[in-house]
Amino acid sequence: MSTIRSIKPTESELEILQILWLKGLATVREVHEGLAATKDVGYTTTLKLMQIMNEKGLVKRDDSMRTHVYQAAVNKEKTQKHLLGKMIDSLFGGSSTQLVIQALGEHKASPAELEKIQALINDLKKQ
Amino acid sequence: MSTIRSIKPTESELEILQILWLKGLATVREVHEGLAATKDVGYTTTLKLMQIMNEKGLVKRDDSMRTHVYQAAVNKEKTQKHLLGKMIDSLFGGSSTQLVIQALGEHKASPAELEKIQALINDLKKQ
DNA sequence: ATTGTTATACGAAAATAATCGTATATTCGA
DNA sequence: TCGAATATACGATTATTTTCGTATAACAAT
Repeated sequence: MSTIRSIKPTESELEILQILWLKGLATVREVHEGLAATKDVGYTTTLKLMQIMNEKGLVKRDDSMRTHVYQAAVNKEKTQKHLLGKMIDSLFGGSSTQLVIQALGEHKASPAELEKIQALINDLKKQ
Repeated sequence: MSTIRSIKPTESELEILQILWLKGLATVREVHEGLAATKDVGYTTTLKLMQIMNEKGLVKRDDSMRTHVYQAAVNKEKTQKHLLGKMIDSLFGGSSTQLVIQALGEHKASPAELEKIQALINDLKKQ
């Protein structure tokens, strides 16, 4: 474990992290184009957000070039787990099972995916 | 489907909804005591939040008495599903399976709960 | 070289969320 | 009845998040 710093990206920051996790490295323009695909936002807004994220340590950047290159500085899985945990607490009374049931019930998983989950459960039961 | 209104309670509002979902009916004081058990917050803050929630339609209240009685006006499961869906989209690239795997992997479920999930999966597979 | 395009920096407004103080009314005991 | 306790209303402050304008530098193309 490195830092205890509570990873708590805002909604917008999360959108940016999504893109960075996907692309690995990206410039502000690239990220911005990713965002602009879904929502209406100005370039400098994206820039500013990424600068703030840099200050917060959510992203790292290489500014040795005129066009800076960014990458996520927080681990995707860790962040997912963290936010998931928060949701389990705040929405499902601390029961991850409740969350799983809801998730499976509503958002259809393919048979193959169900198999995968079953395998995981079997593993867990063995312990 | 009734309203298209996007159910999007804030973090604090969610905490209050939690309590209301649990209690069914509750006064501001009761809710506030529930909140105060975990965090440090003033009574009027809770009151104000609940008033705002009332305006937004997140809660209903009976104000025929001096002490108003509140209840949730949004359905628990619907709200959970809604926010879960958002999280699946914004954090798990749309894959509910990924979310389930993370949830099971990290937040330990009891054997009994695992059984429950297995049963659910078996049901789903039959369809 | 000049001009249009593309960068970053940065201040600050706008929007949203959370917090609380104060006023006022009602109720409850002593 | 009088004072303490308890309610709601509501304005206003504070904090946080999001948005963008403007300044300025670097670059590219003519």
